Amino acid sequence: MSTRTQEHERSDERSERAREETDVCPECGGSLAVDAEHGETACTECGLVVEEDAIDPGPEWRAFDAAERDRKARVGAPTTNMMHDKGLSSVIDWKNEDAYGNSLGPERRRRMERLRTWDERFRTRNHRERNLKQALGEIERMASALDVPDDVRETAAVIYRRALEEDLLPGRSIEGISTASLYAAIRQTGTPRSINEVTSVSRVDEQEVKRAYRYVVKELNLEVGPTDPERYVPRFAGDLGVSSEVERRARELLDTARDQAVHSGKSPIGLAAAALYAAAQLTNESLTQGEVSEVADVSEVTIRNRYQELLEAAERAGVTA
DNA sequence: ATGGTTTTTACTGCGTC
DNA sequence: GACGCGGTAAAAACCAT
Repeated sequence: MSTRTQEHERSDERSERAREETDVCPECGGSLAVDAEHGETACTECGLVVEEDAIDPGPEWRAFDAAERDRKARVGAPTTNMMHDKGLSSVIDWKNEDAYGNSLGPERRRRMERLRTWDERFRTRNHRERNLKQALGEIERMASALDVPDDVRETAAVIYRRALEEDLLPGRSIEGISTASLYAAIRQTGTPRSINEVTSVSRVDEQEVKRAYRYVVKELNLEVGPTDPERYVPRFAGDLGVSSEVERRARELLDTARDQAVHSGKSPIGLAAAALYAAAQLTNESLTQGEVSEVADVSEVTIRNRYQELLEAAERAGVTA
């Protein structure tokens, strides 16, 4: 997916640039023409080559709708930020065998040794790539443990790359920044995972995760808003085993609460937990504060405070509506 | 660092099963 | 008596300044 959009952007840029600056020869004022065979733009008068390699790297075919594009686009692994080289490199096998499994003669063997050496040098040439390799592995591990969707992993990888490019790493641990990147991605995508959950799968302690997170957000000017409480509802509801009716009403409560700005400053998790508790009360479904507190990982006191507010807000809305 | 806000911890009293 | 619930006070954590 990303491959295709990137390619389109690039080809658009190219053709635009070509259109803009190639009408008149800067040397003699004669007209310019594109020599398609050599990919050059040259003056018809004096022969001056204005632009070399003006070959459009975009697709050589045209498509007039999405289905046709899908048919014409050629296959291949999409590049991904989750692999340190975007998944583009191939690897030379370590075995001294050819593709058919026959063992190699001594001279071929030596050549293979050298190829391997260079291959290795190329792939993990410097600190950065090795660093990236480890970090992305770490992100992938944590993301799997947390069961977050792919777009979150991709976002985390992008954030980490930026952190690396902006030299945010020196002095901090790879694990710390990896975890921070993942959590930042979670926040940016509004994925319902608390910082506690993230730290629980990280190799570094809570303190460092938080410090690294603040640092990364600040230095990269990341924009992170609070997560929508409703996004926690399905998960908590599932863990609690409540009816879908309760889940629905919990959502309603959160909606009306948001309309009345009861939201701001309060933790989304506490809100979601309280909404479920309140909804269960309204539906006469048995659900204790203790149970909710358990699955949502918030104190019962918080649930008490929040659910009162939610019910008040609902009442106000109910009266006026 | 500081101050304001929110959450947590710990404790208490009340009603019910 | 244990349990669920509600309230309170003080400590801790959080956030913007």
